[in-house]
Amino acid sequence: MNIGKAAKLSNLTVKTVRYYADIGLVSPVKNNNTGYRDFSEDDVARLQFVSKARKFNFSIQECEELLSFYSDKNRSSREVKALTLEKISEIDVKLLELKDLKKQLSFLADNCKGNDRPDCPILDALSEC
Amino acid sequence: MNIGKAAKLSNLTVKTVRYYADIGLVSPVKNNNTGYRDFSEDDVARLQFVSKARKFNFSIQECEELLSFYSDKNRSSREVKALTLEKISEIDVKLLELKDLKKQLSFLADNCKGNDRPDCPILDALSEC
DNA sequence: TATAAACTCTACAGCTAGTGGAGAGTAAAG
DNA sequence: CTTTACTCTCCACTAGCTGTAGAGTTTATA
Repeated sequence: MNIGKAAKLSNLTVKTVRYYADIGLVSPVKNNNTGYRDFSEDDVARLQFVSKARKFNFSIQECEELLSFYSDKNRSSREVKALTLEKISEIDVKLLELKDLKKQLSFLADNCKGNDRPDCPILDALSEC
Repeated sequence: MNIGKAAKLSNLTVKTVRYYADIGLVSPVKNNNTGYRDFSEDDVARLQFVSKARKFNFSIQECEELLSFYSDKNRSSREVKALTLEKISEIDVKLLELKDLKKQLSFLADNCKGNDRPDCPILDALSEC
């Protein structure tokens, strides 16, 4: 099938699918006359897989890893779980950072009157060393 | 002072300071003979300001905005507070997204045995449409 | 004083994960 | 037969830097 259909089926833009083909995540056959890419069912399955994995915050590189697990019917579930747990702990770190950030910014905002006067504890905090 | 000292005082790398100078966040005077940049106290203050604001998740563009507020002694605190509150709500959105992501990934990981067998509900979830 | 180490410069490429646009060719519908 | 929709390549751009090469400058040491 053409790229438009493959994109629609995998919930990606045509641009993105072309990009994924360029970096080798999928390898559609190229028509010698038209240059059009021809996507197989398997290509689409891989695109759908990546589409979903990206939504789960896996990087492209991790998607490649997961895809190789996916293709290998003899792989153990151990590695996949390890990668997932790693991703979860990354998310945990990010959550902590963001919570701390929010706390600090909220404290600053709470102490700023937000009126017409120039005095502003937010800028004070940013400028103090 | 030279870039190395300015970098140290503002807790940034030399590379980053040079980059900030390139994009106009600071404007150190250039020595005509050596080409060395000469940073004033004010330059360093601006660098420290940006360094801190970046840690608070403000984008470079927002840093520019904050810097212009910072330089303008007559500005009201209203705008600064507005920008900060906006940043906080951005963080809130991000927090929700990440929490949801974590929940989904945790669910998948919990259901994956992570052993030597090939069956893996994580890959199953990624491949199902 | 000579030399070595530490510092600085410019310029370019690369990173992530795509997105936007130009210009041209192809396919399908009216 | 023309219009519209689709596809192609290629290049540039996004954010916020970082890495590297090759060259010049300053400071410390032998």
